[in-house]
Amino acid sequence: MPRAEREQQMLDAAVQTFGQRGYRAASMDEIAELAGVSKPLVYLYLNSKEDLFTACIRREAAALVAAVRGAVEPEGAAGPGMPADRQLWAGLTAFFAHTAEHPDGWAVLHQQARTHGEPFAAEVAEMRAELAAFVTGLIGEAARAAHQDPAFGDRDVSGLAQALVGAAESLAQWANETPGVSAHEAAATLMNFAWTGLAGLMDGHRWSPTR
Amino acid sequence: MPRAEREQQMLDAAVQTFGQRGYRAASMDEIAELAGVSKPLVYLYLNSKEDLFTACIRREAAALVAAVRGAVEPEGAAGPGMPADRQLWAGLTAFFAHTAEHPDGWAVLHQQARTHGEPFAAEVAEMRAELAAFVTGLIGEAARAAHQDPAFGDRDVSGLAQALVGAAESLAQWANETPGVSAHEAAATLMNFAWTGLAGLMDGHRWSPTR
Amino acid sequence: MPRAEREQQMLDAAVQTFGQRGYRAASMDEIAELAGVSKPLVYLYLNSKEDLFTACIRREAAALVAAVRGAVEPEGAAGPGMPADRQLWAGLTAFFAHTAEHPDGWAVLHQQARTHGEPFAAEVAEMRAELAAFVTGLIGEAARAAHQDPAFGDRDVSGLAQALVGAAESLAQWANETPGVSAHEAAATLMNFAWTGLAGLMDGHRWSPTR
Amino acid sequence: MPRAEREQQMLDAAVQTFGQRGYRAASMDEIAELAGVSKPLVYLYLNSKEDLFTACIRREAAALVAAVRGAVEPEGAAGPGMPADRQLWAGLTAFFAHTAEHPDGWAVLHQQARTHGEPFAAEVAEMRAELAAFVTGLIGEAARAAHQDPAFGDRDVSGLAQALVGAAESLAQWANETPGVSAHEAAATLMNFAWTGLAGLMDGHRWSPTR
DNA sequence: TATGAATGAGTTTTCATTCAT
DNA sequence: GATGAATGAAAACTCATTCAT
Repeated sequence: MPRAEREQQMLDAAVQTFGQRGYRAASMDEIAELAGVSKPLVYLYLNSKEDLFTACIRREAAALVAAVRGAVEPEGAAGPGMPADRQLWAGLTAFFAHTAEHPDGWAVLHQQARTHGEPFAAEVAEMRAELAAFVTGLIGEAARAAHQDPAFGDRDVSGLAQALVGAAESLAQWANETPGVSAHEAAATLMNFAWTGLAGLMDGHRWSPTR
Repeated sequence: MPRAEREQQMLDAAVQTFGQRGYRAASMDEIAELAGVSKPLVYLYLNSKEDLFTACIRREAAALVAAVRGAVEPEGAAGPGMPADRQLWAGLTAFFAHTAEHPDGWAVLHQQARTHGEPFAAEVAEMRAELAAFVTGLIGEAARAAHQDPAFGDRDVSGLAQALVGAAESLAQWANETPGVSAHEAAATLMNFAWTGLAGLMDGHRWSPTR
Repeated sequence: MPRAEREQQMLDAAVQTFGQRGYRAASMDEIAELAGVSKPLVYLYLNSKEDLFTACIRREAAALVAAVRGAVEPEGAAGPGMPADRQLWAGLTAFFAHTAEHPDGWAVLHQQARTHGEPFAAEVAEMRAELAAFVTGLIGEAARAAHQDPAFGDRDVSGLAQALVGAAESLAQWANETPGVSAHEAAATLMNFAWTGLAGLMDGHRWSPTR
Repeated sequence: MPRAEREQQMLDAAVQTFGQRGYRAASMDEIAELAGVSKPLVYLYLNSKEDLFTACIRREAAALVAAVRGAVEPEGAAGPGMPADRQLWAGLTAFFAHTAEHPDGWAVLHQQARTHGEPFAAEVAEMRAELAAFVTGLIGEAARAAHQDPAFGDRDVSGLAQALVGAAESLAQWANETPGVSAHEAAATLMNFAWTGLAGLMDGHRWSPTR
């Protein structure tokens, strides 16, 4: 069996094990057995537990980002030409669909990687930044399209993106746990929650504690 | 030294260690040393690592909920009389202030407890449900105050609450990590993001993919 | 509460715990709790786990020996005047009755003390020797009463006594475990098994492999 | 070194350690060192202290039973044709010889296994039952060969077998501890003690307390 | 007389990792 | 390319024992 294929088998097993047990509780023994190979082979191909986990994070992050990107920019099509809200909608739908289809991968990214300190948190922070940048771009684009509000700075946008990504993550978890909640529904909930608010913001509606 | 005091010392040390290292990576040896006692004493007072972690979760959850509640319902005052948005604002400000002041406790609740399976996830889910119910109540109250939209069901509200809590959690993390972001600012960002959107929703503004 | 009484309480608790859990598995914590006193008091009165166990062995051994002796030599009565078989019968009945009434004490003597090496094995060996000597005496008396067989030496008698005591111990265990077997029945079984054989031996019936 | 051989080394070391120290007092560290391997290897091959002890019991029990059986039923030979007393004699001789040659194994079976509760006691009870059944068979056979006494029921036979096995165990201990006592002598002592008595019983000689 | 508070030393068990083949 | 054999290091947990009061 070619090396590349064996490696994918191992990563599959690792993602499943890490996702379900957690980084520390997952043992290399279990992963090797699930992958159907001997432990030394895992080390030969992937060096160490840390490297293996990192490889899992990278693969899953890339897959998730690709799924979102692919939905927003359909190859050769009018993707970029779509209005910002439709692009956001497409991205969110893809996001929720992907996380629902790959729960172990999502658990690795969302729960395990962020929980186990530095080598890993950075890895997933990068992906998160990528998604946040994408959202930021859309919001910025929309803001530009509307009559730009000069009091609306970069940090505001950044905070809003954080909020949106956090809301999306929370809803992904909720959708995975609550039976009968589809990716479609989750995306719609979030669009309703976020887009009308954002649109209002851009129209100058601002909430302030003093009034 | 009396038992109750020693126990608090141990919990302090445990929260710090669990928050920084994670549940599995934290060793009882380290916790005991940080608390300035011997390991057997930790076991004598708190039984097991699992029980110790549970005790941490409970204490931190109770403290966080108390902080939020205390801000929303100032003793003897006009608390309940305040409009919903002011109540939400007060609660969020307290939430962000508390998480900023107790980063390890927040890490225990937000990252560690949810990552390590059943005895613990349930514990924190209870707290989350409590906060979500509080938010749901406010949204519902506001919706009732506005002209009720009959197409706006329980599940919608539940989804919105999930989104809001997730956004808050994400912003708490962001505020903790980004220097110079105050609790005030995080709360304002979230109010802007959420409240204008919610208000719009209740006025019948709905986003839909088909248009 | 006077010291002597407290000590008996502790020994009661210790015998029960040692008998049921074994010497190593029994913890001083458990014994102290069962006795209703604090651990330091146990140490104050009985010094150490080893001393406590030794005290248990001594007390139980003395009680067992006293029960047997008391049955064989009824105070002031015709005890010594009884024929050897009646004396043996009386002793065995008392032995089985006592072990049935004090299963934990018997477990301490028969199972635990012999299993845990030198300080203790010697203690119980002494008691066993005392009982064996008693039996040996009876057999010897009977042999003398019969026409002495000069080929019947001390070692033979000693071996027979060992066999008899072993048989008694085994039957005690059997009687304790098998419902419905009374001390009476166990004693009768052993008398049948042993006495007819011994009587035959003394009449010169000898078994030999060559014929 | 192949696994099977290493396992035997470990069992050898374990039997010796358990036999001399007792189950609880024996530490896995000591066993591993005596076996000349590292502790993890002991766990890899034998799972746990409990499993290791069980494996010891099984191996020693099987060896003892095989030794006795092998002596009573010499392959292809007139074994079954021998009279009951000769068969018993052969079995006892083999029993005493085996226990004398494997004192640690015998200690494991006779002292340790019975003292440490349920997973183990059952294991050794099975072996004991096997030996008792063997003895019971011989006695029954002999009884049938003689003029059957109808008042001689199953429970009587069972009690006699218990007594005989107990006597044998006690003599084995005695022979192991007393210098100069051979297996031959121990077997002869027991045959004298038991067989003449049993023979007498079958001839209707019965001992009764009332006369 | 009696105890709440405290610990040093040791237990079983697990795991990431590496040779020799 | 692949594995059976093996281990150093560390984890959670327990226990007999002692002070200070």
